[in-house]
Amino acid sequence: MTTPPTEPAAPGEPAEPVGPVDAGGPVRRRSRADVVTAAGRLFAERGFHGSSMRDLGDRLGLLGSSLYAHIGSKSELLEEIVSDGVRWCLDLADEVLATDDPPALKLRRLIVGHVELVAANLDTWTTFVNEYRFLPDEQRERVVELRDRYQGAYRTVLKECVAEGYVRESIDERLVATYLLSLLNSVCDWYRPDGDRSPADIGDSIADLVLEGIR
Amino acid sequence: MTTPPTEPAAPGEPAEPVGPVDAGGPVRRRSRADVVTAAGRLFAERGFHGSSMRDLGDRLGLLGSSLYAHIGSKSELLEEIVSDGVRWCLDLADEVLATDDPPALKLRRLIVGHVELVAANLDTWTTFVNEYRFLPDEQRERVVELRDRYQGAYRTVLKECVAEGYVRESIDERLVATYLLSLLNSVCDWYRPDGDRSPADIGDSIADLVLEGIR
DNA sequence: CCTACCGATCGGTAGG
DNA sequence: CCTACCGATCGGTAGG
Repeated sequence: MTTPPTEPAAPGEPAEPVGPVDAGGPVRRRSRADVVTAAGRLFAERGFHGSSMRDLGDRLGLLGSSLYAHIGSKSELLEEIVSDGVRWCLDLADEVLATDDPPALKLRRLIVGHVELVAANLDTWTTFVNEYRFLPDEQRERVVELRDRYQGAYRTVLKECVAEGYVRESIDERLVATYLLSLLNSVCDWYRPDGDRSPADIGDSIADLVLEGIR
Repeated sequence: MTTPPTEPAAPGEPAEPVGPVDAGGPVRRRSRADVVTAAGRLFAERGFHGSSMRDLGDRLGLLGSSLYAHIGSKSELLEEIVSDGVRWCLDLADEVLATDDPPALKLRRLIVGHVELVAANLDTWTTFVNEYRFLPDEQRERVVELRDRYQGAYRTVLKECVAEGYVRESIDERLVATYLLSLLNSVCDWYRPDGDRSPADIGDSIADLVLEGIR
């Protein structure tokens, strides 16, 4: 999976089917992407260390050992899921920072965009947030670095808000950015696609809260 | 461990020693509390499923199998750590709700009190937040119920703030309480005892942000 | 708290 | 993608 889905799973359905798992038709071969998607869901539910390759195979209707026809290792699956998450974040930041919208609007667009990403990719995000720390040292450090860069985008926009006089000068941009990202990442803990607030609503309410809070 | 420590680990030290692990004197027998404390730290670092009983034994200078002289099962350790966390929360809520402080002050006291609990018990809180979902169904549901009750305290105080006219009527107390608890629980992800902000500072800045944001 | 051990399960491979 | 399998490790127990 390389480009983020933009639609949340249809409400009412138990979950998006993870691949061609006898949904009526003949069972086709699984693709590598099917394996990564199923792994995202499994890791989100049971954690990386709580998921076995045999569990994952079960979800796809094949044996654990057969997964190695598609992938090199279990850790590679985690790496791919987590990389998707950070990349989508950075793409969002690039997109928003490239505009010349007023800074308060940029901040809002970052926030709303982030919530929409989380909502449309709940399994990826849950795995990203909870399990990235179990990556091998080198990859984990790279992820931390990219996440810091993403946080930097928030700090930059917050500074622009201060410079424009929209936000009070006494704020600590670093701390506010930390609060904001904590808020955004936690969305995957409680967001339900069948709830009565859309991702955009949620994003707006977070933006309202914070923009008022630091004015 | 039954009553929460109120002091964070001394800055500069690698970590509070988990028991009498040859710190100069003769190695005494470990207590059950030593085992629970060491488990809290290990689960916080590697996750519940990423920690083996042999790992835990190593930290205490004994064999994995010897731990069963102190405890009944691995899951029992997790249960005890998580129960500590929720209980401390509920005790805090009881204490604050019993006062007749103005509601905005009650909210601030809840927030500051929570951050102080997190900061003084980082390992317990990290394990609580990240690993409670791996408890057996029954215990997990009980924890969720108690956590909801704690969140109820925030909703109650928020309603009082609205009734007093301190907070605008248009807020959704449920959503604001969710945001607040997300913010509070995330403190254990980035708080460092040797940082330049005290737990009380952090709590105040969260209270400032939210109280301004919903005024 | 150790010795000695249990059956189950783990991630992964060779060969087809 | 399966068969058949590997060595390592898992949580836990009996007996002292």
